[in-house]
Amino acid sequence: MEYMTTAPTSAAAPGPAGTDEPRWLSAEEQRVWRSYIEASTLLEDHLDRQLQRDAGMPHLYYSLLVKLAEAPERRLRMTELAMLAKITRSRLSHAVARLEKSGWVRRENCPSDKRGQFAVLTDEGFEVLRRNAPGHVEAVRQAFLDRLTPEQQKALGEIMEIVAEGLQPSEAGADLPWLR
Amino acid sequence: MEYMTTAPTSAAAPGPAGTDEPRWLSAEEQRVWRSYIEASTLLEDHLDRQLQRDAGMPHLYYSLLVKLAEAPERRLRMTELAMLAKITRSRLSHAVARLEKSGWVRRENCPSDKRGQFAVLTDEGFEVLRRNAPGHVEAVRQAFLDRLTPEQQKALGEIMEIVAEGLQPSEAGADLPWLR
DNA sequence: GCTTTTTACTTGAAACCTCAACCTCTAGCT
DNA sequence: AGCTAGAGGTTGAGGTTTCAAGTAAAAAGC
Repeated sequence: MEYMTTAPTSAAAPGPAGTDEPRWLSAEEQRVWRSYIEASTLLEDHLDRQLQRDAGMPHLYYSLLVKLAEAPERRLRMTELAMLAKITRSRLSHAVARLEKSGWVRRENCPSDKRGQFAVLTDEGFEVLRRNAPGHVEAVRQAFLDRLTPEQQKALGEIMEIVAEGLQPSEAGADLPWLR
Repeated sequence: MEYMTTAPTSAAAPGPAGTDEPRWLSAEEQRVWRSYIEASTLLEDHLDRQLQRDAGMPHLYYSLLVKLAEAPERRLRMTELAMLAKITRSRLSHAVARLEKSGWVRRENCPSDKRGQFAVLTDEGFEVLRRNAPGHVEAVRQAFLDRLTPEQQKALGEIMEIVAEGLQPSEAGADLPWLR
């Protein structure tokens, strides 16, 4: 049905043929995968629109500002920010360039490593966050959290943690020199 | 912690102040929301890369081909395809233009409605699908399904269905004239 | 029948993302 | 010290997405 996760033709019988037949998805597996993709598409779109309309930036950019706001001194090394946000350095570079143009972030050189750059949240950036946080939480609640029971929330959290774990660039994790 | 779903400053006490204080997320709610965003970001990226590398197109485009492959006659009206894929018509228009350029889809006029267009999967398009389906299922399994227990899969399916339901453009649903 | 409103779809520009190539600096050799 | 491999970050080109605006045909009003 979905995502060509079942045999392209309706040929292949379940039993493994001589050639090692791919492990196509069962009907239930497909249902799960399909709902996941649909919901995540819709949700991302929804929040992007909410924030674009209210705060003038896409969801990812907003989340970058948030991470800066939470960091000590409201500043983070580019690479660390990229890792926290789960995006590539390149994407972050472009994003910060835009946020800088909007006046919400400023770059600063790292004194201890001349290659390094800090992304620093400006006061203006913080203001944007303060103004939009209430609306955004409300959006997240009404589209997502408030629709789930506490048990469902708990289950989902565990599930997504497992998935994330499997996809991290292995990240031995401990070694982030900048964190003292 | 995440997504400015908690008070911007560490001010606000839990009790509702005189002005109706936003319902900030609790620690557990934040954990859930954060893992969801992280995992979904990583997963989307992962599959986009897998398909871009192997099939020469992003995940969404692949899924469009799949939906066409599953449709009767391997053809679908633009609007219906857009609804199935949960994307805007505009996005679909651009996407189909590209897929057409690659030779995987062809457009055809709808005889009964001169405004209408069909997107039709070409044989070439079907071939691409056949070649790449096994690799893609495997990717979906190893990044996602195979990491979850059957109970987790079931729970996730239910959860995502709830979320999706809340975000659909209400879609009374029954009325799709083209479906006879 | 004729106007008005909707529906179906496309378009172009601007924003965004990806990928590979690049530069600079650090750290680890020797 | 000098050399090299790798880390930190940016860049530009090309592909993708969004948003607002546009065309054309169908449906609904009158």
